Amino acid sequence: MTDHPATPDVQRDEPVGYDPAVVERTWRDRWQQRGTNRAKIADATKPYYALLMFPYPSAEGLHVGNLFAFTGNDIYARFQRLQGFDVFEPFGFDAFGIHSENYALKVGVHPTEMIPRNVANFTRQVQRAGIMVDWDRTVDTTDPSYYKWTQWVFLQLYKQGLAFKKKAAVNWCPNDKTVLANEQVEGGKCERCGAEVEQRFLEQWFFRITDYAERLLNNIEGLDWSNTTRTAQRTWIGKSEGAELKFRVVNPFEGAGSAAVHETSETMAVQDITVFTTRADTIFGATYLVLSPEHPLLEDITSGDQRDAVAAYRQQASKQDLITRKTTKTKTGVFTGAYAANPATGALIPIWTADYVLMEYGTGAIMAVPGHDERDFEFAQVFDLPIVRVVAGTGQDGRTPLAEAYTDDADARLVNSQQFNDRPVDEAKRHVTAWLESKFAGKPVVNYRLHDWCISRQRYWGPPIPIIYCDDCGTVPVPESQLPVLLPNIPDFKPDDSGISPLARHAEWFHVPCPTCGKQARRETDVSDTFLDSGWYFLRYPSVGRDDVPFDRETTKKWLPVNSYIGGNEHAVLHLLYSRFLTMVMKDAGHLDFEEPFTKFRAHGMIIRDGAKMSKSKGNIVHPDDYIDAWGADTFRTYLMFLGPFEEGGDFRDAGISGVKRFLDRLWKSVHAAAIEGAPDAVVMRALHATIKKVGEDVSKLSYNTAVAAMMEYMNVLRRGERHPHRDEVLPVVQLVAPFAPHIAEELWSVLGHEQSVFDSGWPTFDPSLLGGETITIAVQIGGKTRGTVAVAKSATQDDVYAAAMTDASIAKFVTGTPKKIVFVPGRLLSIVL
RNA sequence: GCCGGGAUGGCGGAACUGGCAGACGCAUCAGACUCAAAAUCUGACGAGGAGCAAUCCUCGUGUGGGUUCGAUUCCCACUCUCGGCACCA
Repeated sequence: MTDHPATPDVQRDEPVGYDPAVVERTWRDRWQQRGTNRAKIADATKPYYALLMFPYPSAEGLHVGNLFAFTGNDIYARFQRLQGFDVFEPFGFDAFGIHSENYALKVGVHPTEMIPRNVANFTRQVQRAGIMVDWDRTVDTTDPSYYKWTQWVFLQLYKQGLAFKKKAAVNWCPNDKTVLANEQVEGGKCERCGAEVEQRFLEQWFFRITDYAERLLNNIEGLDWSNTTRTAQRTWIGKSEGAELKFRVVNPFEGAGSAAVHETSETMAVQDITVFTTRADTIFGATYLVLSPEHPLLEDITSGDQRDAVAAYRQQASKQDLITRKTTKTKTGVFTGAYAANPATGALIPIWTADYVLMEYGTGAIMAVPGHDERDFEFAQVFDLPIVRVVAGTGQDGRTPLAEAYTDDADARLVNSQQFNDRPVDEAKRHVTAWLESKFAGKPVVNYRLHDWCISRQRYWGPPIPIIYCDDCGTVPVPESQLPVLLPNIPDFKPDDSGISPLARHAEWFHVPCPTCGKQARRETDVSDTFLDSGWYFLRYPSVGRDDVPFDRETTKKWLPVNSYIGGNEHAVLHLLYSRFLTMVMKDAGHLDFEEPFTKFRAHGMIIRDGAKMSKSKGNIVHPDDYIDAWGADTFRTYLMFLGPFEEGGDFRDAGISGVKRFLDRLWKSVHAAAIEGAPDAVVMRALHATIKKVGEDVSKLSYNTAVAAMMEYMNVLRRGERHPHRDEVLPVVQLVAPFAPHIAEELWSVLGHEQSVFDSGWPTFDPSLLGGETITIAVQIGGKTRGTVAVAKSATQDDVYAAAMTDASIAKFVTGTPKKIVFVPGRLLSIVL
């Protein structure tokens, strides 16, 4: 390979050597000088917003999975540009968060030093990969000019009553003396030190996303998103329709005269326990109640002799970390000594407490129907509680014994349920609920699995929550004019055992005059969740540079909602849901005209290595720099896309990369050797038009691997028999390949005599009349087996094809009698049934 | 446990709406060029069998059934695998 720069001479027969390093450097510089990649934010006539999930800039730099995603988005964006759109493909950095902070702690470098370094390195790598980024409009979540507006977003929610404070459990590592995210807990132990994790209750800020549950759920249907992502969102929201039922707490020994009992009944007012159930129909089988150990009524109802046992159990439950509690299925629990009346039967049933009932779902209390719920059945067996059958399937009746919980509800009818006997389950649910409602003992209720979004982090590396606490004025939001609340640059950012943020140790920052009364007050010392940073960044991109507003009204109207969003499936639930929620809130506050931010979303697959996720500890990380050094960015990009379906990802191996390089080499040679004189070959032109059609269709549906294959196939036709291609036969291929291999495409486009960028040249069109020839090949099946093909005219009828088939001895010999039936699929096949 | 994907040559993968399975690429083998090698170009390449040969036959898309003139594609029952959720009442 020659090392001199490409100064092509179209007249020469000798192809000039293709040196990717030179070509790519040349065009990187030229794009920069000419502003080729700058988006026409203000005067676009056909705006197209091609968004990519912005990455976390890790210290290791870009990994091959990042590049796979970026390239896939870049191809789509460049394709849209070739289609004539004014494309905006921005890039940014999600640089706040626990991930960065932990890494900084580990290597002993302050995040304010580390992050800019990582950002610079990422930027270099992304530029080198030839991504069509408008570098004038980047976002860095750790930049005060960005997080000023993240804090503003918080204030908008606060204003609307959607931000509130409450106590909530967090994972606490007693050794590291820090709050842990759920992902940092492995099997009940701290992932770093291995200590047993406990739960602690802290006052935290929440966003009322549950108010939007129904809207978030209903809108899913209208989104152009892949089904898996939509299903994941629906599951996460987890709507379930059921009923809340009331059970009156009753003291069975009331009036028995014992002093102890008398004392209890005096302190105990009339109380109801409300439970949530999706199976109101089974109420006749409810043989006990269970309260979560955190249930507020638990202490009130517990009888004197059970107090110690219940207290001990609550203590034990609180010691457990949040994860283990939910994953250990062994049933434990304690009797409270209290009883409640079943509103359907009037029977007194015992009230227990057990950790299999979670305070955060429903009402924190359940009616247990061991006959028809697996968990209740298990619990009833452990503690020897009565099990009653109230539902029977086909061939069963009220006396059929229960060896396990019977949970089928499709072909089942009620039994042992008085006036509701023999009703199908579905119908009974409604009737029983209505009946209980008439007795003031219940009502239909919808419940969601979705919880309010806890945004407090007792950490350093995030935007401070813009709230001030004043002894006189209470909770005071920081006035918008005083934003941003700057994150102070403190050296000791390690969390300690106080359970509060490191910021609390800095009095000079922590003490602040109250914005309302001016007296000394205290800042909120928690920072906000990284998901808040990333929950609105797509609104910022087009308005980057504006310091007076988070997003400009007119600009936003022009560019949003996002036309196409590409990102990883790991964010299919939380990030997308939070972004949707914040967009809805902004719309309700009058800041936006739309409520769904991402019209179209597609998740790319994950690139793994040797069947495992790439990680430093496994030593299987692929560094794109090495491959770009060896093969060039164009080859590497195209190779990544050729590896397999973009939406599936796959195992990275470099075995086939030489094939892609050969393809680009051949394209290079063909363009340089292309003849201007004479006419293009008709057969080749037919193949060309078919290729233009296929590549366009494939790229639109992100089927990049087959698009590359189609272009390779065409190159084989073009060069068959070492023929010299005509200029008209290769010119459109340069445009087709441009989204995949932008540098070489620009170079070849200029070799072909063009001044402007290939990306402003438009997408080639195909002539449908050229797609097929006059003759077509039709397969002939006899007795269901393919026995050969015949070449016939395009317009051939069944009889023509049959006649043609019979003239071919190798086919005709299989026709041993009179055909019983003949199936003819025009243009495809003829099937003769004997 | 529940909800989704997926399984096709030595390997990655392709196949429209049920219509010639294995496109494209890698690897391998053979040939051309070369003193030689690399690069490049040409050809072969699912398995088994028949034939001197051109060629022909049988089997073949995870397993077992089914629908159909015809199934990688649709239906039923499984196996394995990847991902998500998971004591959610």
